[in-house]
Amino acid sequence: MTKTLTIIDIAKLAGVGKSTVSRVLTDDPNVKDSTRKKVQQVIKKSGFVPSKSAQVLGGGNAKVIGIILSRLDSSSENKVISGILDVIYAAGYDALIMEGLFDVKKTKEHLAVLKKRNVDGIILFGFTDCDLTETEKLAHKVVIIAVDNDTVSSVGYDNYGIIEKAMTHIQEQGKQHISYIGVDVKDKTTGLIRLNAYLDCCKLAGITPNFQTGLLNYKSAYDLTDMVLTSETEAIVCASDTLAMGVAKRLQTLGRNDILVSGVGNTELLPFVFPNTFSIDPGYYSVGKTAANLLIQQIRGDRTVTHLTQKVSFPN
Amino acid sequence: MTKTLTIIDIAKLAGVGKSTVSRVLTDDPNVKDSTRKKVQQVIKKSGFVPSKSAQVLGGGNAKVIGIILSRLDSSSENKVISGILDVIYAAGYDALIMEGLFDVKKTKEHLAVLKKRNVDGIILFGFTDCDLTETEKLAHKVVIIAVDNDTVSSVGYDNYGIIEKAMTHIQEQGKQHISYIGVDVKDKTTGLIRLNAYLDCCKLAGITPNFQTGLLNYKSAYDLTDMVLTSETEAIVCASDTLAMGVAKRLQTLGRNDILVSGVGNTELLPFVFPNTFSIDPGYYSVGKTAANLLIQQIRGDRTVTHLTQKVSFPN
DNA sequence: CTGTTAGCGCATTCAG
DNA sequence: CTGAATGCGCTAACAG
Repeated sequence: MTKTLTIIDIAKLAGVGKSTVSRVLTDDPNVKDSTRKKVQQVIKKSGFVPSKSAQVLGGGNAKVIGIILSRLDSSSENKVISGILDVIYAAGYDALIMEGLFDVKKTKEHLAVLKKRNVDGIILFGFTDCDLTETEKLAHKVVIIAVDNDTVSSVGYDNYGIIEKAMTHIQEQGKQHISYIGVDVKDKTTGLIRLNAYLDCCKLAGITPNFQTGLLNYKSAYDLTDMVLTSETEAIVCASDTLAMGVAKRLQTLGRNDILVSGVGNTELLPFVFPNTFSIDPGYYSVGKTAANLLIQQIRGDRTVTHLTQKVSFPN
Repeated sequence: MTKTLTIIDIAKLAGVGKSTVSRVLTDDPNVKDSTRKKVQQVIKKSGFVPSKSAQVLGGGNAKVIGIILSRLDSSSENKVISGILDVIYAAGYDALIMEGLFDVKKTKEHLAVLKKRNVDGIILFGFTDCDLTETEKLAHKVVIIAVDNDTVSSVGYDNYGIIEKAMTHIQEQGKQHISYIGVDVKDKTTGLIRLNAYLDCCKLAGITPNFQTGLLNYKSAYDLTDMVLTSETEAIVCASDTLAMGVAKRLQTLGRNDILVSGVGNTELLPFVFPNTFSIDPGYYSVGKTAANLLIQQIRGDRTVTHLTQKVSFPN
């Protein structure tokens, strides 16, 4: 265990004062180029790595962004995270990722931990019943994804527009008998808003609504399919790709391959497995980038609480 | 911006010395119960949160474990991570997660960052060409997943046993004409070892091998399917569920629904979409838990460099 | 059991 | 441009 080096060690090795070393570490311009070079040499040769904790304590900032997501194995959240990571790494931040599992209490604990660690900012994936009061104190250090709130910045999906787009696309193909499979309306965004979008589109187009809502898994969608199916059905719009997968499977089993199925999420697998499907991209990756950029701007004070909605992109 | 509180503040509020506060923070038993209660009261009321950086610098440990994975959107890695998180959270650690993207340079950078942050330990998801020399210096603070190495602990999958199990299961059903779709043997574990397992099983059972290797995506598997298909083919073993998905799709298109397809990963979606398939579970979640436990034991000095292999569990 | 005293490793004034 | 001094918030001996 080679004793851990400090700036003092490399200051001696480089024949300079410790503050000069600190300066090159912080990219302070007030250092003669030759001196800087020399110090950097020593740092590299000695394999010295400054202690982040000391830097933070000394006055610098942690350069850490905490991310509280719902589930690591959610493909949509994964895409968002990728966007976030791309942005924050580029800006020199690291990510402290925590899994909230849709649990209010656990999420609250995570927030406390992040606070204790002096993170520079927090990105929180909202969920139904998510308690945001805790975050309000952190004000400009937080960005919420997928849930609106007045006091904290947020980046949301255009839940309404997503379904609207799917409906439009289907109607453009001359189809009029369009059913819908969604999730429980207790879920405001994926549930209620998307269902309302479907209903509004129906009214506007003179379509008689035919829908069911259930859980967010393909089994549920599979089971609900028959309930929205008539001999005339030409298409079924689903609130997510997972649901679309279940619906398409059921239709395949029934031999109703004529029915067009749409999902949300832009999962590659869906159209690969089931030809007569398409998926709307809510722009997950973009949401991640947007959220991260927003947060960084807020941290720097360049921007205050803002609410953004991601534009819907059409399937590839 | 209410000025950030310190232990001194709450020491005054509680009418005790700062070290007493520190003691209750560190669960030091040498504090009178009444005093402890009082201090805890004040801490709660004031909403005080101790600075992790200061704690680390002061001598405590960071209680952070760095995790460098390949891709956040890999479902197998996700399962492993879940296992890791369950264990380390329970042990009071937090996770600093980074994405290596199979890039040696990026991975090296991540390692440097983790070092700088004084993490207590690191879990690294190995990949082909992964350079482990950097990690060797960290010795007992590292656990590698999926790649063997003498100087650093590792937890690996039983790549050989996984395929062996699939082959056995298929043969037990009386099938003799078994083909194989895998990935390039440049990938030691998923590629070479699994292919060798297939070949060995064939030799043992007197089966004439019929295989192809390609990329790790369903399109590749889809395209390769025809090349291992004969009129007699009864089953196709695949090196992963992704490949199995491609193969099963191709077979469906060809109307060869009689052929049994096996994958690796225990993805729920596979058997849901394609009935005549099954999947071997390499024990991802368990690997995560094992790796995390191993690392924590090493951190505490309870254990030294160890190499473990996950036992294969049969599909649900 | 509890208060006092040192640092931990670094950033940041403030003088030179 | 650079070195010396001060303090960040906390833990860990050290005395009482």
